[in-house]
Amino acid sequence: MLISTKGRYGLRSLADLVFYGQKKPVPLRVIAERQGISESYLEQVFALLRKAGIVNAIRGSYGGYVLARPAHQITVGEVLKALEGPLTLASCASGGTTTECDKMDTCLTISFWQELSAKIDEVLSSTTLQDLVDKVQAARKGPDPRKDKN
Amino acid sequence: MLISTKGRYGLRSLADLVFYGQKKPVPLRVIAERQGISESYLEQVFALLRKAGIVNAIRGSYGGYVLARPAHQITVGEVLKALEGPLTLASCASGGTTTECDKMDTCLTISFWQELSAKIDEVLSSTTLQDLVDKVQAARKGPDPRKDKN
DNA sequence: TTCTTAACCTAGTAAGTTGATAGGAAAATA
DNA sequence: TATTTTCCTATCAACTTACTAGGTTAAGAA
Repeated sequence: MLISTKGRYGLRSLADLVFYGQKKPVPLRVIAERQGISESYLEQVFALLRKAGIVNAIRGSYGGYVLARPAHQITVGEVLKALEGPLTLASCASGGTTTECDKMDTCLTISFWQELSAKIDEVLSSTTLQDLVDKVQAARKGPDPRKDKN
Repeated sequence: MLISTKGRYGLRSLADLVFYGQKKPVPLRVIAERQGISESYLEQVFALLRKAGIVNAIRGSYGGYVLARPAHQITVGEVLKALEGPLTLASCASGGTTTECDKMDTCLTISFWQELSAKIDEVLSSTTLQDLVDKVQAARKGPDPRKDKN
């Protein structure tokens, strides 16, 4: 499993926030229950999301979490980076950039890792939380009558 | 780091085998030294590669390892799968296929993980060991005089 | 003011993974 | 027989993961 529960829970919880949430703050208890995730573990996940400026927290009763920006301005890449750290494949190929390594000229795999990193980055930075929810809502309106090729 | 040293060392060692190797078996000691990797650790890596049918081993003096098939028939995906196990992102989205989960219908992230898995698979299964080496050898012949846009 | 809600913070922890090292057995060649 | 090299197993320290526990702080409600 390349992505840990931190990243998966976090992404699912944010999508949940977009899908079920209104403008009102949603307490973690609700999200945790709905998604079947330990509440206190989720607290730690949301602490990271808050520090990354992805959600805002409102304390006290009727408090909870809200997105810090509209859902279509928050990319999946941003979320995963906040929760999983930089998603590098090899130390010399981190998200499109090249870090120096003492074997650059003899390394036979650098360009492969770079190419793959770039492809992954492309998907991560072009998908927003809104996209995730839109896809589910489209599917909910009844399956497309055309041949299911996805 | 999404890929552990097992996968990275293994891929580099196989590329080394293609790049420097002739038809003659190459002992691990040579690869380990050339790539700066612990030899006994590399033994464990090659044990996995052998079990996966990627390399053949020849014991005794003048022994070593050779590729079990031509380099252009061995994909990077095959190698990484042998060393890292299945490269699933989430349990429900493993390499293009969909595993059942008890929240399929309410899960907001499945299709994203599937899309990403598919993109990764595309790169992994279309890149061979020969491709890795070709790219380095092309670069060795002097950089392309055209604008460097890669 | 007091109660309740919910974020916030820190520490601990069992289980698993990682990246090795060590020591030897078996096979093939010289 | 001696050497080379694969093969196999066990061990290990350090780290990560996925939690749980227990308490503090802030904000609204009674």
